[in-house]
Amino acid sequence: MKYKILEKPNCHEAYDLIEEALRKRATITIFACCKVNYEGRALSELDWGERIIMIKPDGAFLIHQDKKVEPVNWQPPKSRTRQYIKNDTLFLESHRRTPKELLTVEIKQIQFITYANIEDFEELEQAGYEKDMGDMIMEKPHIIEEGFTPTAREYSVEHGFIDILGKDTDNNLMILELKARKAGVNAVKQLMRYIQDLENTENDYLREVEAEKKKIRGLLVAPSIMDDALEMIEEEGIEFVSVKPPRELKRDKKVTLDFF
Amino acid sequence: MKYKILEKPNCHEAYDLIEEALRKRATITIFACCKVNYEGRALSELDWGERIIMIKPDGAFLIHQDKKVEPVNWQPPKSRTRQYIKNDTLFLESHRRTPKELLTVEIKQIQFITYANIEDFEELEQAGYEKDMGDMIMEKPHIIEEGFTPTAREYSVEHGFIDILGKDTDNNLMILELKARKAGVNAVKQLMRYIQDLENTENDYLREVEAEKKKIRGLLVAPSIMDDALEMIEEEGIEFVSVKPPRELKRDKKVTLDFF
DNA sequence: AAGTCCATCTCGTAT
DNA sequence: ATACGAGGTGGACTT
Repeated sequence: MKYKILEKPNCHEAYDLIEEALRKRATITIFACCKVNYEGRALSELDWGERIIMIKPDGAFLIHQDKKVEPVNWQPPKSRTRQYIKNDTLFLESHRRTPKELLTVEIKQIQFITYANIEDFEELEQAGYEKDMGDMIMEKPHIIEEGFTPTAREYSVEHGFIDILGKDTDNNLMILELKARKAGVNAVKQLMRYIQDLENTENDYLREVEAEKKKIRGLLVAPSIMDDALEMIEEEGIEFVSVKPPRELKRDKKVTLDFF
Repeated sequence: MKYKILEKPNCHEAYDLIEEALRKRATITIFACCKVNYEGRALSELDWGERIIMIKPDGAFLIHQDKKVEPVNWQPPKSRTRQYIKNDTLFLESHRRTPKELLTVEIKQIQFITYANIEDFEELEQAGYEKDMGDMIMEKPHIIEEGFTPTAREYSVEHGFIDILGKDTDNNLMILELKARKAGVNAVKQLMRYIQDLENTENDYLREVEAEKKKIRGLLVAPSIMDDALEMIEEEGIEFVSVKPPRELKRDKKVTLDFF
């Protein structure tokens, strides 16, 4: 990591360093008293105060106050940063094309600026949410019940996508709605809409199902369920299956495979 | 802004500086090669790479890669930061109680650490989104149409909240669904659900409306509308009214008032 | 503490 | 480019 630090620069020194950093596609941090205006999807103004400004090589532009996780103002990747000096004051601008958005930072007093060429080639490995549950169920359908056979994933219907479609040992159609966290009434309502959508659909397989007098089974799959949602599924003849999202990173999985 | 910068510290020097910064409730930034593990609502792992770690006095803990607006890992305000050294390596931990979440950062090589006591007493003034539209319409109902009278805001129904409820000069019931941005089919569907909800509701006013053979008018209020949504409202007998969210900050409003 | 909903949501992905 | 939905959504507000 190559870096440079400049303390208490005047606006011209700061300008030169920022120019150099932008040219080198480095990540810049500026600790300064500033005033911020944003105009674009909304309109905002932030009066004078000390903040941390971060400009990343992908064009992302963040202004952080000394609280919260989220920046108080920002501009997304691919935004264009430019700077200029007017009346001995440094201005930073970050500009986005579509939608048109402009962030303007007026900088009164800089405590210090740093820039660094960050080397990072890793991406986050993550587990524990809906997609992982779906992957796991497609790989090990018996988690749902013995003999369950998935036939489609992300199956498009009127009101959205059915997470997993399949059939049981008696060839009944099964609709699975997955939730990575505790399921509420909204999840049940969503599942009911999907069931209705399927019932209203003209479809060869469904006609076959109907001809054979098979059922359509709705299954809510989640680690747990709220009381009101449980009441509702009992009323509606829907089933609940408790499945926890897998707590296993792909990296770990590979290790397991290598082990054999 | 009081600040301190420490370049290329060993892990003990870094430990001492961070301890000092935490005690002084300063905002810390660390430029270092690190490895990150998170376990809580999900599970994640980020292998060795250079990142910027930011710890704020409110307990927020951010790890930024050199791209994206969002941190790759984080912990929300009120999280507790602690550090320790094991095998000559510095570890940072950020811990949250409810839900239980733990972020662990193993730090290999620190380029530099800074801490600063940031003074910022300003809050963001913002305008241009849904709430502002609602405020504006409640204040100046004629924006919707001449004679429109709002009767309720955030009116609770089965599927959510009706943004604004009111009546026209003929005492017809009006349901307004507001969108601060271009309205799509989802907005139309939402409005249709609300209309159905109201039709299904037992309500004195509604019975009165019915007795007088009044209509229920659904209005989609947004700056603009997508083509498919426009088709749908024509089919469904819903109306579209073009209203832009107000581009006026409270500060500006005050200035205008002082002006007179 | 838990639920609800907006957001300059961001970000990925499919069309 | 646009549309669509998930997210460790975050954050403000209500109950």
